[in-house]
Amino acid sequence: MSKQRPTIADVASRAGVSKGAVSFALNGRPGLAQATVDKILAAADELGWRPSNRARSLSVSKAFALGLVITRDPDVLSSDPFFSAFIAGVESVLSTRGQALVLQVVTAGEEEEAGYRRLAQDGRVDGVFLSDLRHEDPRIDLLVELGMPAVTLNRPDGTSPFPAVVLDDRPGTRAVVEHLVALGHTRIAHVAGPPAFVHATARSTAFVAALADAGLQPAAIETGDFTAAAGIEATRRLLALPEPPTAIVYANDRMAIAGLGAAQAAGLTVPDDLSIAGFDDSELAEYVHPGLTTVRADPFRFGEAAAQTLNQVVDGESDVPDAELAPAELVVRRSTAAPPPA
Amino acid sequence: MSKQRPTIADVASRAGVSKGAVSFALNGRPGLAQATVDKILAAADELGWRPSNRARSLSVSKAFALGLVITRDPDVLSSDPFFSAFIAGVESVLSTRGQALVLQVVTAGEEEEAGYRRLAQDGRVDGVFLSDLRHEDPRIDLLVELGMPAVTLNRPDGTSPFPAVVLDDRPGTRAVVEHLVALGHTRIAHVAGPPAFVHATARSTAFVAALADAGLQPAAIETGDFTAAAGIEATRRLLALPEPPTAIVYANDRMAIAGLGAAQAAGLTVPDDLSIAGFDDSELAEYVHPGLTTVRADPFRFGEAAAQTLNQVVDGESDVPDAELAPAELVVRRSTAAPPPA
DNA sequence: GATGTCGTCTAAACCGGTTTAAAGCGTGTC
DNA sequence: GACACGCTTTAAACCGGTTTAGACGACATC
Repeated sequence: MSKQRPTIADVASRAGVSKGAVSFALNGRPGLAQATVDKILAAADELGWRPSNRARSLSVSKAFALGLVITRDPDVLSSDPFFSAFIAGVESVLSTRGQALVLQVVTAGEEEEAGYRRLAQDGRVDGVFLSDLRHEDPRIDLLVELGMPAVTLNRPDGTSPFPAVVLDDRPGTRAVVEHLVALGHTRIAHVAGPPAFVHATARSTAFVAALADAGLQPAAIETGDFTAAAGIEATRRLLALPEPPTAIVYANDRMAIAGLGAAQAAGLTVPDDLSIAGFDDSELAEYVHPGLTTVRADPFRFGEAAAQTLNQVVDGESDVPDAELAPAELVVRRSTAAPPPA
Repeated sequence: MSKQRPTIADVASRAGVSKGAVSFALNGRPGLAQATVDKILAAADELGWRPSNRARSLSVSKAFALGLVITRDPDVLSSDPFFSAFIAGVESVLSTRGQALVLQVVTAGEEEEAGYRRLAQDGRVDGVFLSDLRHEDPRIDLLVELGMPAVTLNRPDGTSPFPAVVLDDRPGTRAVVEHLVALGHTRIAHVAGPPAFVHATARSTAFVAALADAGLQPAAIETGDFTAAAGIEATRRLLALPEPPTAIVYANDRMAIAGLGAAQAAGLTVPDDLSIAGFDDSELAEYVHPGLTTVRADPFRFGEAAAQTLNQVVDGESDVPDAELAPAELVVRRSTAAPPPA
């Protein structure tokens, strides 16, 4: 009994045909008599033949894999909770197509570009997901230069040859603001993400716009970098204002949960003295005390849609349309309530 | 100007030698005159030649990639905070060797085995990391059957042909207990992880042993599944005991932070009424209120060591020794203090 | 009967490397 | 001058698929 796995040549000799015929049959190409096709498929089946990725990769010049580059700033793995589920969604698509997901973690800066270059030059992947989009994102031109197919997670601000998978953050942000306004808040502050990121500014402009629609102005806007440490700092600054806000809307849950801790450490009771809202609906949001009012997206679906869209591009379809997902929705928990009486 | 990247044949013709000679030179194999080697390397350099992974994969039957299968129970991505840094550590090694990391997310159960099978049969990877080791872990035999090299993250309980990368949790757990005992606690409870996991039971037996050394018995032991929801549930049960504990040691930070919320929701003040300790030193641990006393490991180093060790196995070295990392150490924050006066 | 056409199938080249058997060559020995 | 020997190099096979040019036979057409 041969331990080696059967090759296409084994199938050919068992079916009594040539290698070429086998290849045709297995790829469902026309030009073979039906009887021959059946015979070949039967032989392949009996032998338990499975295609060799490596050989296929070489001859068709494809990797049968997609790539995700994660930029790891000193200690931030992007928006953590997001990625776990996103990757699971991607995987759910790839596994049905025999593709693999290649992950690359790079530190921010120079190395980032090198990361994409490596992925491309090594021919590891057929396309990449572009996450944490930045304004005037240099990676778009880089990928064009490298001839690497891609999809952007959310819509870039400049022109882009790649389809975008978009999950509109704005309705969720708007809903948070409306919720707070309805509770009676008038001094609402925002802790934004780094302005370099498209989704960070999208959330903060939506915040400002929603407030304006209610005839209000932001009590203050602080900027953080999505880390817990930044959430603490920003919160302290807000609470130290002469007229501190009665509600704070954070651009992500991590900063919000840290902000919650900072407010409590400052002796405030949430939500009685201060309302707090996050964004992401990460696992802990539900379980901290008080439960965090936040905005829930569906990262798994996001991953699915991104993988499907990227594969369309990789498969050479032209004019692949953007994929739109259901917008993020408000989840009201205990961290928001009416403002304290003046 | 040819857009195609140069192949080994281009290098050969430019250097005026045969393909074989080029291959020898590039791989630093003996049997070529030094002058020839220099000539070839110069030619390769001028042409900007880079080896084709695909061709190399086919001819040497290696994937030049390592794999990580993450089992995703309904909603738990293993011990989240751990993986981000672990992967970064792995990557730091792989990037220097031109290897890639293939990630596969599977749902628990049947699909898990299929995940490893796919990785092996598709020839995607040369070895895998075995994480979240379970007692009598069936994956060890599976990998042996598949002939797939591996390293286990921490030591399995049965015999294993694979080297282990170990980061001893016990000293950290012991330190937590000693810390609480020194503060004066005598009724200390534990929220353990699922007993199926080796590291979960390692932590709980270390907990019991450390207590015993102090002449104490556990006030109670609850079992959770590492999720925040489980942390809440276990905490509620502990607080509902006729004689509730004055301190709770959790098997991970996620359960601890959720437990902290539960205790606060129950009207307790931490640490005055109840001390709480976690395990992992995840980012949020420092920033919740009060800051969480916990145990810090170094997942980045863990990833590095795991990658190095796995590569030794993949490279065919025999008797690769286990890699031992510095044990996890206690980080004392505000969530632990002397017990309330009886 | 010669020619053309269609449908089916094969042989061989190709993807870009690695590896093996053997050839070429200069030198030393007798 | 013939021979063996070691060092260097090459030609060709190989990894396992895909793809192209063309062979072959059956059949229709004139």
